[in-house]
Amino acid sequence: MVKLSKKMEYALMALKHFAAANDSIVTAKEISEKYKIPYELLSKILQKLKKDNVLTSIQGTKGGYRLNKKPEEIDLHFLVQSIDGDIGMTECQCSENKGGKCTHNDDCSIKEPVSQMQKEIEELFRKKTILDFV
Amino acid sequence: MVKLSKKMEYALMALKHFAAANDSIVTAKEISEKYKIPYELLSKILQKLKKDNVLTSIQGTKGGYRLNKKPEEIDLHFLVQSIDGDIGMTECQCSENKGGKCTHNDDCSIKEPVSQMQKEIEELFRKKTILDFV
DNA sequence: TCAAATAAGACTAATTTAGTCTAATATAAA
DNA sequence: TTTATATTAGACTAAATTAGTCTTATTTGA
Repeated sequence: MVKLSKKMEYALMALKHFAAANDSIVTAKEISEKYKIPYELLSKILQKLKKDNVLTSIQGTKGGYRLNKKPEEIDLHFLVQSIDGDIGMTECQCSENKGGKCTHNDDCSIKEPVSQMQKEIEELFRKKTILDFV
Repeated sequence: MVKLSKKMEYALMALKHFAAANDSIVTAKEISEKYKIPYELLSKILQKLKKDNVLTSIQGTKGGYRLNKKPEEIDLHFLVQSIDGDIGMTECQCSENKGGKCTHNDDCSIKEPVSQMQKEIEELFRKKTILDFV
């Protein structure tokens, strides 16, 4: 029904950690070891979060990552988009599917109610922030 | 983020059709052809719905399926459980995972907020019924 | 110069989801 | 009683998605 990807789980765990670390620099390795998250996978997640300005990074020795936003400014809808990409409830809802074409018959017309649900769930995700996880 | 499985899409399309058919008998073949849904796949979906008393079936020639509940009595949480099985947002939330053990460190503690979200989304799904799709 | 970190992308493995194939059973009607 | 048309059932295969690994480059403080 509704399932967070492992990546999202990892991102939430990491961001919770960053939020608790209170602006001090934390490395991917530390988080990877503490929560037993595969290092390379976590690295890529943190890199994405950096690209989307959720984190800032410092390269080289003594480097690492740090929060670039307040926990309450990081909402889950944004995170899901950043990490998993924008996924709609059905193909019809997908932003990739520009034409909005239904793979089935146009008669299917479950589009509107599904679209409505989609909105409600998005709203729910938008209201949740990292602050709710600290 | 939130994605309906194809099976759920098919189930919704079919149930909408049954609801519109107003107690007349409809065959799997008819629905399969009208909405271009693979016949065998649809058949199994309808069989599951029958097992869970959403539909009744009549075997043999002139057989088919018919709604066994009012559209407003068929909610989406029930449907998802019937068709996809009970899936939680993360492993921790899964009903299969009786112990509630986290695969990561117990420190991860994103459990509670995720569990809260899970409840909210379940509530949303429970409030939606086939009536919203007619 | 070296060690420890981020950055990036290709690749593989595992899991889940979707769809197919085969065969049995039921029943109305010719 | 045979036939055509349905549901029922379960094993199997294919496709797609997700998770994880491997390799290499770059940055930078000591």
